[in-house]
Amino acid sequence: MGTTQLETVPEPKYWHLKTVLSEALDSEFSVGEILPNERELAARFGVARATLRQALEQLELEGRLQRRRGVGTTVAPPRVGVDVGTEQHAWPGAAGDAWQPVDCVQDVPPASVADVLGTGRDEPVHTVRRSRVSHGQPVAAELLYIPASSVPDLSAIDAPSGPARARAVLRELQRLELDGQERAVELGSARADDAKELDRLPGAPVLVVTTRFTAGDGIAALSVATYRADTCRLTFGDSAGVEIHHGPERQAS
Amino acid sequence: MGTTQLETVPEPKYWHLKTVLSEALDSEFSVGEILPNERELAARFGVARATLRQALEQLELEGRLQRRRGVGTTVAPPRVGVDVGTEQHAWPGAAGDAWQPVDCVQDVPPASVADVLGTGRDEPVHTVRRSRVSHGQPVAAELLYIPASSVPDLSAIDAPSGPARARAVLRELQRLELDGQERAVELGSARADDAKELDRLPGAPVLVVTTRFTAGDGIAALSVATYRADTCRLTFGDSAGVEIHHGPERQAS
DNA sequence: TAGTGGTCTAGACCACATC
DNA sequence: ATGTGGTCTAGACCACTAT
Repeated sequence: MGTTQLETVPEPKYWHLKTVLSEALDSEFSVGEILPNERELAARFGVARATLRQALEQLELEGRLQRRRGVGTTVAPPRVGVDVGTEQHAWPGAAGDAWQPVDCVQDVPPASVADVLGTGRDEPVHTVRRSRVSHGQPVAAELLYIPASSVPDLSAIDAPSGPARARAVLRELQRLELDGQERAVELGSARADDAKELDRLPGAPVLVVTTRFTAGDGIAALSVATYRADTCRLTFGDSAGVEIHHGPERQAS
Repeated sequence: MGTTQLETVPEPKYWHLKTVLSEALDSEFSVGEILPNERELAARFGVARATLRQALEQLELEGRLQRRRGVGTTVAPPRVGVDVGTEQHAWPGAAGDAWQPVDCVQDVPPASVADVLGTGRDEPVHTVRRSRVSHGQPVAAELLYIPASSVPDLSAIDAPSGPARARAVLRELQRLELDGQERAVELGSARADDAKELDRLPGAPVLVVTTRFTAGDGIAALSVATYRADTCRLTFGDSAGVEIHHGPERQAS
């Protein structure tokens, strides 16, 4: 017959569910409001719980929902813009940066890090842990790898670890002349330690921002920062306040 | 009793599985190699298929695996660095940019886009579709929204749509003086049309790069580009060639 | 047509937060 | 103790690719 092939595309249930839920979030729910629990939602839509969860997972990935074990599923606020500026010509730890030193140890880094730094795979480097908070919520966890050669004069510091040592190492780093920095962003999943710091479960999606700080002949420091992908929008430049969002958004009363 | 709380943390099976598989990928598989199918892998590890899939999903998210329906699961090559440069002081469509015009129509944009552009929610704008290819693979799909006021002199173009019109609109855009651009990166899931262009299933994780091009008093154009999150590492500056990776990597024979 | 990954079901139990 | 989301199972069927 001459009929044109009609839409033989059976849209997956979870995909359709996601659309329906998304529209409901725009029109019937406010930020912070708690949704019915998964068992009830599944029953209400006439699907298995696993199918419902597939839709919720996507909505959480898109930053529309927030799920917490033992608590429930809530409507997430719009993603917060986090500046990861393009050309702050400053070392990590410079006055006014957004990070807070947590700890510092001397340790052998992962092989991939050692390769980038150009240090030996068995050579320990200063490893500084920092965390970044925005609007009262932890948004990122960072590991900063600094070869011993970048901060040669650490004789005055006796603390073997802790935030005090972290601050001392960062202070020493400022003495070097910074040539430039190169950034890359990719998707990853949170390691157990980062997940804990970000108040998420291990494996949660994160945006991994890798920054190589160059000075003189090589890499003087390497930062690997993991941002919560569900709550963060990384901004470059001064567009931190802008909102690219989906629809109406009200505030819970 | 005085015993210290011993590790009562039962690691989820899929998490452990992921670790085991990840190590196997490093040591026993080459890039491009096909893994045993899911049913066999599940049987081999003594878990349900759904559990195995949870591990595979994470590994795919991290860019370690590539799964294609009807074909199988293969070991993915390292992510390709894609430059989304910080300060190309040029309009989209300028000579030598990485994008290829696909189509152009005049259409009413999503409300969120209209709000950013400052156009009315019912006002149609030029909507240019472009695609970006790297190493023979499609890596990104873009929608470029250009208010009619940004390209006033389109009288010479009679084609109502198609790549020819796209090129014409972009050419007109070059006449404006570009003041600056502001970028943001966030996680999203591919819409059906983008998914098709990226050769993925709808809902696949993507990195959404939003760029506002400013000229004079306001936003002269808005680009929303979706990059495959599994295969791409977005680079800023000249670090496109660098590899931050996990372990040994061999080539399939 | 055979084999792959993708979707879906109807259960069960577990870890966690809260009361 | 209760209720939430997180994990896991053992099936079934579907959509797609290749032969």
